Amino acid sequence: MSDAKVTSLDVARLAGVSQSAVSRVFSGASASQTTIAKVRAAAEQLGYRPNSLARAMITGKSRIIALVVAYLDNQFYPVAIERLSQALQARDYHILLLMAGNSPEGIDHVMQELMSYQIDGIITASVAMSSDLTDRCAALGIPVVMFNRGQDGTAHSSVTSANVEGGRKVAEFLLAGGHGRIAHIAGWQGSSTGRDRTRGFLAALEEVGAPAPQVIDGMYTREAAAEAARTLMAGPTPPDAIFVGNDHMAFAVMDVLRFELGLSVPQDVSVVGYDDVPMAAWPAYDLTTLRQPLNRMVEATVATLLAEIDDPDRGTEKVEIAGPLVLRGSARIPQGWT
Amino acid sequence: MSDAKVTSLDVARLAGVSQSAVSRVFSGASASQTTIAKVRAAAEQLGYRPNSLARAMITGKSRIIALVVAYLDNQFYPVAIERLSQALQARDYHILLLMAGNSPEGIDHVMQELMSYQIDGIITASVAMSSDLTDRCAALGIPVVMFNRGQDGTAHSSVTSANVEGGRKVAEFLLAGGHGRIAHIAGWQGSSTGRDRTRGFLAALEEVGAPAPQVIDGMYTREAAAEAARTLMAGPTPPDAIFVGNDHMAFAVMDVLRFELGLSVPQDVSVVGYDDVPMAAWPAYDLTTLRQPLNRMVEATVATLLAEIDDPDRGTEKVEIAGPLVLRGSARIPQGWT
DNA sequence: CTCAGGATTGAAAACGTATGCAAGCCGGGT
DNA sequence: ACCCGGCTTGCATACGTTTTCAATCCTGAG
Repeated sequence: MSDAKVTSLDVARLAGVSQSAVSRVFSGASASQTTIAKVRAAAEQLGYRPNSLARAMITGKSRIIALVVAYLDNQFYPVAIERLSQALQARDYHILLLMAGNSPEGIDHVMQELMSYQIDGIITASVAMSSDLTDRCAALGIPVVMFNRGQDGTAHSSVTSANVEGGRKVAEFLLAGGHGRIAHIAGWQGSSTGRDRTRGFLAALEEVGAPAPQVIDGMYTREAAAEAARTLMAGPTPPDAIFVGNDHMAFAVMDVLRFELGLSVPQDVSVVGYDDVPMAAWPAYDLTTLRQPLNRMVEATVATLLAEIDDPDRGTEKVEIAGPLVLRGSARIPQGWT
Repeated sequence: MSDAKVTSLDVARLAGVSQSAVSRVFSGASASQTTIAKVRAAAEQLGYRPNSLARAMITGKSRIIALVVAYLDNQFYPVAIERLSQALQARDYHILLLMAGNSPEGIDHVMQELMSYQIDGIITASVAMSSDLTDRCAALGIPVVMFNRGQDGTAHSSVTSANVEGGRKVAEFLLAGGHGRIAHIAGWQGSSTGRDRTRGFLAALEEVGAPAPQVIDGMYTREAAAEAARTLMAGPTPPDAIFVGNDHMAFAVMDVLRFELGLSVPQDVSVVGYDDVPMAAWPAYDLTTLRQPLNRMVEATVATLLAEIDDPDRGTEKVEIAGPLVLRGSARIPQGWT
């Protein structure tokens, strides 16, 4: 049946038509029913598939989009990747995966490499791009959508949840629960996501005249968050509620409270997270958390990206999607809350 | 500086040399010091990068390898992807990510698409390929390495941990712990990995004349594993130890034991997992488990794949790497075990 | 029967690079 | 002085496709 490489020319010869005819059949251009039939039959017999690289070179569109992700420890990102991948595959796009790692300049290097593959677009998940790289993408006309992170100076589109509002919701919830000593282990303050959640949270507390909570940056890592929890609880007035900047850190905080300090959650301390990763629903944590509407964020991300690919002059877009607070067992639930 | 598309011809003109010279400089072929300098300078000024697609088309090597993965719920795979990605990036390869999903034939379709990108190799993580696809890869000379899963009939390389031996170790450990009613929630018996672990486990029990344990297939999912745990514990002789086919299921089993049935681990039931994902070390689970040596498995995977790419006639290889049993708090530890 | 008009078709150029080949250059040995 | 050999270099071709353009076919109206 199928030997090594079979080209459109081989198919053309077997079908008794020109190579152009074969191309037209497979690229959807017009052709008569008879030639379509002949070409299809010959292609089937030879096991022919059009070479995407050659096609990409001539059309300028590779149908490849680059997905740049910083780390996968936080369960939020594997799940997001899974959804993004499915959504893009369904639209006949393919994903070039790139781990940004922790090297701040290494990413620029690899991104440059990526550019040479004529990718049609870029999705960054929790990764900041150097402004140098940003300019480069703009110059080459490559659309970029930042998933779950904004970046102020740049002209890129972004899709996030309504983080400021989310922070507010958590504050209101904890206040309604009658918590008097509220603390905050923040998401990395170098990220817009972390800053926005913190800002909304603090603003809501301030508006009702609540005392300003103690805030420690958890850097989005288990280690920093655990250390922050220890510091908070060892202080003169240990908190009775902690808002943690994402679920990943919240699990670490709960582990410290329960297994190092022997405290009960939520009897001694209420803990609220952010994201609602699948693990938050596991009974071992049963974490009350503000849900990031992943499916809608993913849909918005691919919709925005593909729209920009189809129409380069479309302009960018900053999408914010609000999510609900999911009430579970890790935080005291105020009277009357559903 | 850099405008839209800059080709080797542009660089050649600016440098006052031929296009071939530019190509030679960037492809590492020989050239005089003076031309190298001129070309480098011109390229720098224009912001030139060789077009990988064009290069791939002529050389036949795209420096892209496809990574096919079934699901990312199990933390083992995100971590594996991270490592694989880093290892391949370090060798200047790029990763085309493909989620196999649950559609058994959908994967074949997408794989066919992938082939058209002239990928240099394929890594499958816990995914079985149809024999049709297998043949196709062989015919096209595309090396395939199966990560964490074998497949008997095929001529592909595979890298797994020593699953039979691992199953034995767990059995010996539970026996030494004095457990009398041992049960097994198996990894999916449709996978070599699941079958091997089960086989080693049962063989070790049988050799010492222990009663044959009750075995239920956990299908590698939380739901099936949880249901299996309920079934086992509701039976006439509930087990005092359960070997679970991987950590991902073991967490679900522990959740059922503790939060549905109110049992203590390991006082009432010992639980042992397989994989040693990062979460197994979290105090909320503190899971005793047989470690799959991820780093070495990843190294072996890329080494095998790249070797087959460099030398197509190299033949395939089945690598098995043994891992230790990691003693933690979820299972009773026999006297004298370290 | 003739002819206009649209639908099909094939030839050829283009995409951006690598590489075989022949010509040019240079140095050293006789 | 001459020639032989090796190192560089440019020319031209190839990779497999899409797409323009002109030529050809067919159909139906006059």
